Amino acid sequence: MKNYELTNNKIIIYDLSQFNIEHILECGQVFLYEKKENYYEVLSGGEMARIFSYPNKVEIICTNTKYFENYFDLKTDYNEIKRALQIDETMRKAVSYGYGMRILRQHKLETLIGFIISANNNIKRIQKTMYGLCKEFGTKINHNIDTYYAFPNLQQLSKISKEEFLKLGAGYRADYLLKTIKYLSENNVDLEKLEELDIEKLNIFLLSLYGIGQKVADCILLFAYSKTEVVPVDTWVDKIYNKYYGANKNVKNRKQIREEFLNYFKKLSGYAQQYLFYYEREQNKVIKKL
DNA sequence: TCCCAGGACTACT
DNA sequence: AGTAGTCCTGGG
Repeated sequence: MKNYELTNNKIIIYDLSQFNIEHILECGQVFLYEKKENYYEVLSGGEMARIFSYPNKVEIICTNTKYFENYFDLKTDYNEIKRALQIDETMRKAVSYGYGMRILRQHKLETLIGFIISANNNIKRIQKTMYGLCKEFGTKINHNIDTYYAFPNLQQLSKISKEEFLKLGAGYRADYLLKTIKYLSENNVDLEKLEELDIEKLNIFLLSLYGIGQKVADCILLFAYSKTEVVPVDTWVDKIYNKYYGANKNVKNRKQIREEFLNYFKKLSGYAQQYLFYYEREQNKVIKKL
């Protein structure tokens, strides 16, 4: 039996052991999504999808099935990845907990802007700013599913003033956004085309942009450029390393932690990091509630 | 009130 | 090369 199939306007997923929309969207890799009454809604690259979960299948009603087949990376077999990752007790727990998680293949510009805004920020506020950009500066799209606003393209972004970014809650990141958007737009940078570059070159380019440090660069590499061996080290991954993997090791800074994870999980480091991140953060939420 | 919430930049040593 | 101080802002 097939894991999933595409029809005209929807994708039907049968193998729920490697697709859980809550795990996918709530694991911290994406901002343009909303939890509705009985479905999740996702915006990406001018397209829109609504994901309905049922006991034995998931239906994705969307504006473009091919786009979302790629977005959700449906051709990749996660059962294989999960098997290979369960090399210690912590990973077994993390994978078991977030069994339906997948690393998305997101729109490059949206991801870049989103993670610049994410610096020292929380998800709720990042989403407020991102959706505000859509509503106020994006193209209105009338589709028979519904009407919605796409995330603004580079040209639309380049017309936004500092005051407007501030009004949307970007705070001190408004200057980062202005400078980086100005650079990309004036130099006609096509972020999609940069996919051909190798990790090192792409990393150097991203770090050269204002408002992008190593952690944000890693997020863009992993979530938009599908460089799945990359490990973004934020405060959570820092904690995770020291809690589960750092015993008797004299590793303190994040660059070293990044290398330690890469040495340990090899090509699957990015996936490992995401299962661990999601697991630890959700455990922490549970603890806080008690 | 203080201090964080999924960091980056600048200005130092 | 490595590290402290500063940067919006809403919520506990």
